[in-house]
Amino acid sequence: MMISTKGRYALRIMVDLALHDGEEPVSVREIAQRQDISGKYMEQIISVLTRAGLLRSVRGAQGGYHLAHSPQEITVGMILRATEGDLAPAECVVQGAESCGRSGGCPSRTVFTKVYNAINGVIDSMTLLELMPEGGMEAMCGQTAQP
Amino acid sequence: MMISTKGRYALRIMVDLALHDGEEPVSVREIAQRQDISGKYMEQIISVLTRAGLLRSVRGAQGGYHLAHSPQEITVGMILRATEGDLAPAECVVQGAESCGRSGGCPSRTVFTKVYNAINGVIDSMTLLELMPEGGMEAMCGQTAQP
DNA sequence: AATAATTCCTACTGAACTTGTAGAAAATAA
DNA sequence: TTATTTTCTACAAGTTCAGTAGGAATTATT
Repeated sequence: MMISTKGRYALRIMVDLALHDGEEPVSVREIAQRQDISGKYMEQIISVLTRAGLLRSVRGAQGGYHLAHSPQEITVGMILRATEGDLAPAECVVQGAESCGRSGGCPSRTVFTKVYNAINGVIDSMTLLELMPEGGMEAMCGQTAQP
Repeated sequence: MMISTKGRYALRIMVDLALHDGEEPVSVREIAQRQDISGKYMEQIISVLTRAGLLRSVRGAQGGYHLAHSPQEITVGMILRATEGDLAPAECVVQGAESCGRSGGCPSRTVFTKVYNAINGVIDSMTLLELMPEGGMEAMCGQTAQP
């Protein structure tokens, strides 16, 4: 019941890029150094974010990535859903009744649906803009993988 | 980001036992048959619930389990926390600031804390009583493991 | 006293997921 | 042409999940 490093890294990557919004495209190497994340691993996460339409890439030398939309248009929900998949506590919530034996009376389903709605309410109402620290990157948390 | 079968089974087990509250102790075999869950696996889950003080056991022949408290005293949070551990989306939320580099300014932490509080708000406000179907066990959902 | 039913405890296992490494092809600025 | 950069794919060690398995301890029943 945890958000994996994939999703946590994705948030940090997006915040990093938000802080360099409007500038030259930022390379994987730069972000990896600033955030102290394995560059090769980051590459894969960034590629997911790009395919999800949250980032735009510039190929070739001096290339890199930048946000596809402004920070206030990108929600935490978009980022986490792209990397983690739907944040549903159980299959039956997102798949609907047919994955369940009896839809109406399932007691667990009501719990899971409530949890699901609560989570989505939070992550869909927060944008990247709200996550950006005023003081720049120095104020950002470590958030490296647990040993 | 899913609640595992352990937690989902635990909910079903507790509801099953709630529906037989006040009767003779119910054996693992009975519950396993009714819920179509591997008896041996259920044994382990029940043992966790017992050690957590949610169930009381009666050993020996004709023994079994019954609720340690009335259904309205047992919350969904107690059950899920016993089986799944704390439902925190990231370490830093439950461990506090020291697991994080810079506590105050961490942008992800504010997200995770909000998600954490939202989840706990739901599961701590629902009791086992609310999960009990009126129509008895027939109305219960399958909720078996996904293939 | 013997037996059957039951909880209790511990170890093992295959499959999937997580968290990366690694290498090479394609694109592009200098 | 070369160095830089994205893009794609495969592999791998470690951990977690979802059970299986077997036997010891306890107790009601006969």
